Amino acid sequence: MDKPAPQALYRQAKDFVQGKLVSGEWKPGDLIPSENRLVLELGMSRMTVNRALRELTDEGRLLRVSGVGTFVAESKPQSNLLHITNIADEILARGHRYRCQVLHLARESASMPIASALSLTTGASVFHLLCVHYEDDVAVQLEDRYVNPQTVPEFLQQPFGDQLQSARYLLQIIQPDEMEHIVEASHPSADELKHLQIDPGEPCLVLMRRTWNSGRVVTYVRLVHPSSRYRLGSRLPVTGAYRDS
Amino acid sequence: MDKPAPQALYRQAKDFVQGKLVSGEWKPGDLIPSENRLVLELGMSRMTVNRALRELTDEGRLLRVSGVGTFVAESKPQSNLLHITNIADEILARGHRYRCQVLHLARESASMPIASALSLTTGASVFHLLCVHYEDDVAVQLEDRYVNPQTVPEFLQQPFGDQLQSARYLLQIIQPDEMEHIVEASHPSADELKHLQIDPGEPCLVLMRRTWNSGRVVTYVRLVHPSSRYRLGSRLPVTGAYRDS
DNA sequence: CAGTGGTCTAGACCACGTA
DNA sequence: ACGTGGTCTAGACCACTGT
Repeated sequence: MDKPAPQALYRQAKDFVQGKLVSGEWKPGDLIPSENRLVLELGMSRMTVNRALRELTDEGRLLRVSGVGTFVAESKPQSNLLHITNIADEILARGHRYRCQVLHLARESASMPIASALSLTTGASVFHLLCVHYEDDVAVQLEDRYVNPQTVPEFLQQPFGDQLQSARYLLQIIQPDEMEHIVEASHPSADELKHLQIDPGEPCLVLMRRTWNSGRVVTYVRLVHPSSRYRLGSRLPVTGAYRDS
Repeated sequence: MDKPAPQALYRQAKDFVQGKLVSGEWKPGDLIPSENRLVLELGMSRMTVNRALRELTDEGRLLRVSGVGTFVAESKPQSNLLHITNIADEILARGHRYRCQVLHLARESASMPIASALSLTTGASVFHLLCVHYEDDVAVQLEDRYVNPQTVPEFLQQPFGDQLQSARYLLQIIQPDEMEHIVEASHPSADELKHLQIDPGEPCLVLMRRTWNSGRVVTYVRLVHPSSRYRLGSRLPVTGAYRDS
């Protein structure tokens, strides 16, 4: 029958539903078509549609009631609080001088951990950007970014520097529909020490971020900050009640 | 063709694998049996086994490499940044043993920084809790919490310990309507070193959180985690488009 | 009762990595 | 060539809900 899809079928089903959600055609509380209806509309088997709807439910976008139907979940709790900040804007907003030094920008072969982070095969071609962000000539962030060439093929040609930041460029090209943040404290490597011009022994705050679009990883970035020069914070209203424990 | 299972089959498959993981029979890095082997061992169809393994992979417990096999993931504990998590639940969910040691629980006079954090006057009466949370007898979090007596007057009378965590108690009493998170990397103080039983020089990830209810600060807590034993993370759908910049 | 989601099966084709 | 995971199908049975 049907086999070769550029994207998995269940992915296409997810994208179809997500499209209805983001376009507002299906609003929170709405009853959406049943599995069998979607099977007819999309021409897939029920198991495939079921997987798509189940995953969207696990992600909190849908609410399913057995024997009744599938509904659009109510407004997501705290979503864009950890928004993707552009460090240049932060620095300029503080009234300081911003500067960016690009150390490396090239196409590379993905090592195992990088391939894993981007959900690509080891050795696949990836774009790699390494740069340092300065606030009044003090290094505050080392950016070590990998980009999936399938999603942003023009990345290498961009004139990154003081005027164009990679985060801003990527946001203009690709709207992420999912993101992941991981924060940890660590001792910087020798190279990181040198690039950030800090003393050995100073701990660093490391923020790792991945963003997705249509199920594909767009970019994986590791942001290293000297702890004496940077903190990460958010303050936000709590919309809904806390569920579960 | 009949399967009157008290639990879903894919659930049983997940439990089977998780049992091997928590018992230590399958250790991080190990190659576990292939789908087809598990099909034979458990007497289920491949789709069912596949779902179990896929969900465990999504949960970060397994690592699958197409064409190679399924491996036990290296476990790096990771908690959600955006929710007020109860560390006891996190630890139990990982299938580990939880223990809590209360070091200090008393009414105190607020020092300047504490009064400032709670929006009280210096010298005002506050509740102070200091405790250490253990995962399998390894200290993973030092909790240094101050509570506003005006919002939670019964705090001191609670039997905090292995069975009752301060975070759970507070959530039951007061629904926060706003919260603030600040994350930084730092070197632990001498006391913190001792309580967490870590080597000098190991950086710590410090999460400071304040919660509000009706405009009043409910609690201010400083959570210190050895970087080798804890990370913070979140993964979530992105609802709207990114504006800003 | 008919419709819903929840689950399960026995096969199948594919791309990939290893030998 | 072979085994691996990744996906897909066309059916099926179930518990549940509403009419």
